[in-house]
Amino acid sequence: MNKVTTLKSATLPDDLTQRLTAEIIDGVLPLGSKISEPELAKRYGVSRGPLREALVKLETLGLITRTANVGARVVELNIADLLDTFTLREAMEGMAARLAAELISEAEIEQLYTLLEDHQAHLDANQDEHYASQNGNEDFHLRIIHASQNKKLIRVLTQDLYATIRMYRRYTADSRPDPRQALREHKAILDAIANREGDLAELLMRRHISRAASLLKKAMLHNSISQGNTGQPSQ
Amino acid sequence: MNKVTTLKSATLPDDLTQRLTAEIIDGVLPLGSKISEPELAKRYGVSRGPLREALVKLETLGLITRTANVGARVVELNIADLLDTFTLREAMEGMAARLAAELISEAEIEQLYTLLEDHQAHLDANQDEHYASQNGNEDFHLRIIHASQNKKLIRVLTQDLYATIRMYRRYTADSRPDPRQALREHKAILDAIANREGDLAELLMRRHISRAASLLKKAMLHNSISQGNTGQPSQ
DNA sequence: TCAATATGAATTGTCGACAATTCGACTTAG
DNA sequence: CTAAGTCGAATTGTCGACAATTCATATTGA
Repeated sequence: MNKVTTLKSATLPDDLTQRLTAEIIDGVLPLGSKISEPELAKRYGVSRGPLREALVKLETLGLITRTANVGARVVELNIADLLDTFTLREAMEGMAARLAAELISEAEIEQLYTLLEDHQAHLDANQDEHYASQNGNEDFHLRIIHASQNKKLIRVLTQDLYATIRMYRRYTADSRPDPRQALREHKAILDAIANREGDLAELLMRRHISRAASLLKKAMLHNSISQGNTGQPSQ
Repeated sequence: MNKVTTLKSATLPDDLTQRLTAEIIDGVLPLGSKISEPELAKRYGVSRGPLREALVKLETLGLITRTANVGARVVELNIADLLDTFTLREAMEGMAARLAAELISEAEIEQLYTLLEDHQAHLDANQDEHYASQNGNEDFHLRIIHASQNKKLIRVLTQDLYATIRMYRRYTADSRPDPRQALREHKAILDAIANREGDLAELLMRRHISRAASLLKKAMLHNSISQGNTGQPSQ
């Protein structure tokens, strides 16, 4: 309701896309809630033109759905969609791991080992566990993805899929794999990459993601999440 | 330059997205050419608002690039991008074939066999070879993709990747696999799916696409295509 | 009481105009 | 003659207003 602080840069549609993405991921805009163009425009202090361009982008990111003459809505929480996303991730990140095994530099390999050591240290100290297991996990995956050097793959994964995953993350905090187990799997994947074993790297990455998906599925089946109950009213 | 016939339906940005996509694929808007908003708006008889929304969408489809305060341009022909796309296709359609092997119905399997028989007949009669080898090929792939029942995968493949592939197709007419060989590979893939052998289906699909990519790569290295020479002036 | 319809407020779709920025042509100094 | 700078036309970015559609309310008739 409050007008948001007006800062940042570039062009308005870009800013709005970033802000709105963040608001959806952070739950400021509750899942399933209607998006009112006049209200949002007033809140951000912009006209509806740039806002609508941002909405088009959000739609392609899979964060909102739009219906002609009816309007936009934040997507509903939906277990099938999330599992579909993980299946797609499995295929794409598996390929990323394979390509990384061929293309990554020795320096990058060193950096990745250091990353995992840091992660391990965080876990051993039992400090900042959430940060280590969340951002650390995503850091590792993103580096592998970029090491693939495949621009199309990078774009789809980092923009489309990860936006969706981060959005769901708030609602799946309980049903994630053991961070120590995840770290062991990361280490195995990195070993395969360092040894330039593309086949193995792909296989391990796919198992790693598939395992997380299974866990998520099992946990969600016992939750209200599949009924779209997010604990927040949809306005 | 001429104003285009004004028909169709739904909402203007949707129409414009479709039309512009077609114009880029068909080469009406040459690769690398600048897109003038005032000119296009006048040609389609719309204002710049809906047109800009369509441009945002085309950007996410990878058909144009936009720079703030500078404008939009049809993407350049670029061999690395096309090979990246094929690599991504390999991962995604491989997964689609695996999922299809699990989920496809017997009726759909029958339809696919019929499709391949039709394709075979076209080739034997040596009639309409181009149609058979092009649309027939795409038909087969699209059916497998849809049989995966994975909405995210379907969306990325049919919208993002295939738009790119169709765009490049005009410029790669000479460097495509032998249609009879392709048909044999399709048949093997379908057999695997019909036998519910997901592993094999994925493997064969990946080889099938990888083979096409290799051919493309070899052919393009001998062409001016890698230098961005499209035979058309840029604007 | 309920169903169907009519009405009007609110929202989305579209437009034309103004502001800000870019880019090319021309001028000018060295 | 070249390079830098200046100026202006054209293009992109943004805005506010109007048109078209939807949705909720209320009204009417059975």
